[in-house]
Amino acid sequence: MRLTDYTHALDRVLELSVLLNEDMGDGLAAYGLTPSRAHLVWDLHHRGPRTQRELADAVGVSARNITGLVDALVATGFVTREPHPTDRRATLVTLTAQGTEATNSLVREREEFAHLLFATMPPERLEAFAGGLEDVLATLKQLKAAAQTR
Amino acid sequence: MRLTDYTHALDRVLELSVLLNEDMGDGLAAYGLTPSRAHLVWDLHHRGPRTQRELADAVGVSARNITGLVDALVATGFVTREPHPTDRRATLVTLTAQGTEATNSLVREREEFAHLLFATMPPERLEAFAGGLEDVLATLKQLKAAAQTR
DNA sequence: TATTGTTATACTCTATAACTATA
DNA sequence: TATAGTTATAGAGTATAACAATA
Repeated sequence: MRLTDYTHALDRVLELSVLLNEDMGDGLAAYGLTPSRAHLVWDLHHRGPRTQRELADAVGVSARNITGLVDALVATGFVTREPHPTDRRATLVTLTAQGTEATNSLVREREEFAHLLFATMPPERLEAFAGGLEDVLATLKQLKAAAQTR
Repeated sequence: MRLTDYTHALDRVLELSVLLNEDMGDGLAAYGLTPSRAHLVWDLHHRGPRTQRELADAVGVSARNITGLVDALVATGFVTREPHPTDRRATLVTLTAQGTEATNSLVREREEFAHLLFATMPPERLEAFAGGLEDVLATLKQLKAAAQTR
């Protein structure tokens, strides 16, 4: 019966993943952000102004796509395109005040959400869950690395 | 420091979610399936031939979208459209042999993947992880239900 | 020559609205 | 009148390829 236990656990993780994604998506939509655009804004918030090339690499998406995402974020007031100080080919994508405020709110909301989600669990229970989570993540990354080599 | 613990746990869950989705997507792509199309095929596998209306409700997507997804699945040989025996407005979407084979392979792969992911964990560790997972899922569903009422 | 970002083109998933054929 | 599915239209995310300006 081990096999079905494992499969059941995986199904539960996937179910959680779906529910969380829905929740995140709804939260972002309330700010007028899509998941992809939020990903960009998030990167800018943590690392400061970046060229589109850098954003493409950070987000793992084509340069063409970054053009579109930045267009949309400029149109909705989250970022601006500034000239790069030394490289005239490049543009620096920079958060506006609105973009910074939105990100700060998102950070706060994420903390509140995490609190709602975990604060009712007994500490040892959370501890055990978090530990298992680290195990699973480590195993998964190992599997991915092995698959890459193959 | 509780707050950052909670946030850290949430971040880890989200990280796991992203990695698993990548993995699933890659696996499906190997069969020529996208996540949305696989969702349809999955439903057909578990519940048998269905009308497009039923599929739309099951998958939670517009009727228009089902037309497109079924078109694509017909074109790639996973399903066929059959006349409904009693309602001439409706069509019954039915898995082909290829569709059934693909689904059986996916079921097997999912089991193998779950085994790879969890079999290296000590049983008590997995037990604790699965227990915590149930807690989190229950809390999340409760939160969603409360948000719906509001 | 190589790189940055854009335009051109195309595919997938998603939605609403209008319309056809049937209940 | 209501329902099943299609066509029409639109927007978001994704990709590759060709091209301009600049390194």
